[in-house]
Amino acid sequence: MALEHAILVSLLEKPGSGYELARRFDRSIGYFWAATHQQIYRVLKRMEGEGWIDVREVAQQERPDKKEYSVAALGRAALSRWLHEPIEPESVRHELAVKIRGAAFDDPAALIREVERYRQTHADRLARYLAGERRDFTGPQAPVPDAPDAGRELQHVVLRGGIAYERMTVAWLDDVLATLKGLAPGH
Amino acid sequence: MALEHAILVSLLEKPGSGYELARRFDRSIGYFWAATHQQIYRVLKRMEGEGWIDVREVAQQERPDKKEYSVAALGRAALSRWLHEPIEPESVRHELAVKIRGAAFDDPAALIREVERYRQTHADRLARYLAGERRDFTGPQAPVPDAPDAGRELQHVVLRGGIAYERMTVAWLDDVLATLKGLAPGH
DNA sequence: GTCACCATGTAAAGCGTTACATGATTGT
DNA sequence: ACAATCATGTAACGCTTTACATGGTGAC
Repeated sequence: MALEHAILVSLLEKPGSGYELARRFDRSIGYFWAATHQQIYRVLKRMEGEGWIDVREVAQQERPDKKEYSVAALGRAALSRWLHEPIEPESVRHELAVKIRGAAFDDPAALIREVERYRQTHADRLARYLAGERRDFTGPQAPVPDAPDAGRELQHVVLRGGIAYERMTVAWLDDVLATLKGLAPGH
Repeated sequence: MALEHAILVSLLEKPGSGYELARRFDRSIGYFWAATHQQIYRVLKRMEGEGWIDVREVAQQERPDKKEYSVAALGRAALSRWLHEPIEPESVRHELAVKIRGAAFDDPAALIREVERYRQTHADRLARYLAGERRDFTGPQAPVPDAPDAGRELQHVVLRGGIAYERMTVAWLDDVLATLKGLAPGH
């Protein structure tokens, strides 16, 4: 249960509305923690009730008003507490792995197209991550080497993790395709 | 929603009781699809009601009786239907990535011990996978090259995926550790 | 005697997904 | 007209997690 903590991190990086958070969860933060706007609005309300975040009504021109949330002292404390808790091994859900083992009892060749499609989405994601890395993490580093920007370094190492994950996945899917094609010669 | 399909695959590989399934979900199948015994018992009941699986009461000596489940024709059909459905991109939950970005607003050095512990669990898992590969997938292959054992090949490619994942994770965690240590010189 | 293993469940609370709902503005 | 974007929600249902519950056997 850490959606609230992901929201705290995102609001510390930049305050914003529920809608803006929902869009961030379709992009940067969402690459390693998924959430829909319905979840976000529900959790924001609870966090506000618990005093973790402050709200400010912002009137906008030619757009609906929005509620801008920012992290309160209680929220910072909650985040700090959570950061010091031990990391539990996360539970895994690799649907494709289940399907591959299931294919032994069906037609393995029927999976080939699906795996190719799946491989494409991971290759696309890898390309997107690499473009983001070039955009945000090349060029001038922090000017003084003794005082690096911790946030930037940490965001970069998380992105490198995403890149390593996608590279590994694409390579494994090539292995899967070769295996499936080896079982069904003539395709 | 695919716990029922993971159970079907596991029961096709070998029929067994709810308890035995729960143990398999702590081992082989559980490496890519986690489930607790409470979930399993509930789903088994529903699957039995839908006619996907058959039950057989087995009396045992010096042990409680058990209910042995096996896949019925309706279950095989349901699995086949599911295998032909498109694979949806899975939603991700990388708690550690959230913590790393959160560490920018706290003490990054405090994460080092946790990441080291986390790295150890992944290194252990990698060692276990490699031992399993040596045990189950070396030595004589199927005697006739034209008739390979599809199930064995498919189980092996899934295991290779687990190995690739753990290797990648351990390497990334080394990167994370180097980054954290670089931010806090003198630790 | 206590712990681990075998074997099966119930109950409550919280979390996640899907569908529905509203209403303004901007672009084609 | 229609779709997309901005902005915020409610409702229903199902899944997951955690705790509780029972009862026998075998090993140390």
